[in-house]
Amino acid sequence: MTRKKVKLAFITNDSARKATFRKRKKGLMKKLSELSTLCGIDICAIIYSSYESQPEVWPDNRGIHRVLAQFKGMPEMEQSKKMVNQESFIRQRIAKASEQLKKQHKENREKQITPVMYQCLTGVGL
Amino acid sequence: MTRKKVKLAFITNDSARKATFRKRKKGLMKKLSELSTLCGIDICAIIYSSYESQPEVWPDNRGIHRVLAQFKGMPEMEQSKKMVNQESFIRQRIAKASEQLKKQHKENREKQITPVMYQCLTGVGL
DNA sequence: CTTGCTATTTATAACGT
DNA sequence: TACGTTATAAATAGCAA
Repeated sequence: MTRKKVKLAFITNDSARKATFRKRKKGLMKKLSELSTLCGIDICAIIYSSYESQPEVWPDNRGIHRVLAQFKGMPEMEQSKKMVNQESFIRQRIAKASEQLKKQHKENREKQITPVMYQCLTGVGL
Repeated sequence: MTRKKVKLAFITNDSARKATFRKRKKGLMKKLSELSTLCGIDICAIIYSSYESQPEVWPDNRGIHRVLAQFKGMPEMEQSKKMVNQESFIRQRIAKASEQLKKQHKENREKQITPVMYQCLTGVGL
């Protein structure tokens, strides 16, 4: 059997590219999960491909909702509660602006960078 | 030599955990790069750990700046230019709110989810 | 197009320095 | 504590159905 050594370049064959995408995406998700568990850290990953109309994210919805529920149900002092509320308020503003950005971007599909990526970038001061 | 089969749980030993983090982060970055190149897609990943004061991102600064420069230098009609400008404006608002959120979060370190993650989540409508 | 199967390549845990 | 080595575990390219 012939088993090539992975030519690190864009796969021009459509079906082969998609197959590789599905396999490697699965592997990547597993790696993300393992790193997060083993080292106890927060990771966020977003994949924006033409294979899915919506960006694919990690953690998945279930994981995200679990974290959010935990956050909401967390016992807290008044002060921290206040801080949480302020954070919620700011998050709402971000979400609102994100909606606008997403809407705006609908007319602008051919651009090579997505609103989601913009948020990631601006989120870390880039 | 004894080579364990990876116990998928938090590594309690500090130095061992950090060593694993460094190795696996390197591997993860490589996987991200390969998937992006092979399949021609946009990926964004953010790692928020206690090992670095700033979140670590992929692509790195060089890659991000290259993409942004490409975006800025892109020839465009008036209408798309206008849309870009509007996007820039919204992005500024997001960045500004992000700063506030980050500042607010400084007093709230023990929470299990970070401002950056919040942005990622709200960015995809979660 | 998707799933299962291995031959190979790649990642990495445990050590040694 | 960080870096190099190597045995073993894990990921995956190419095929078959």
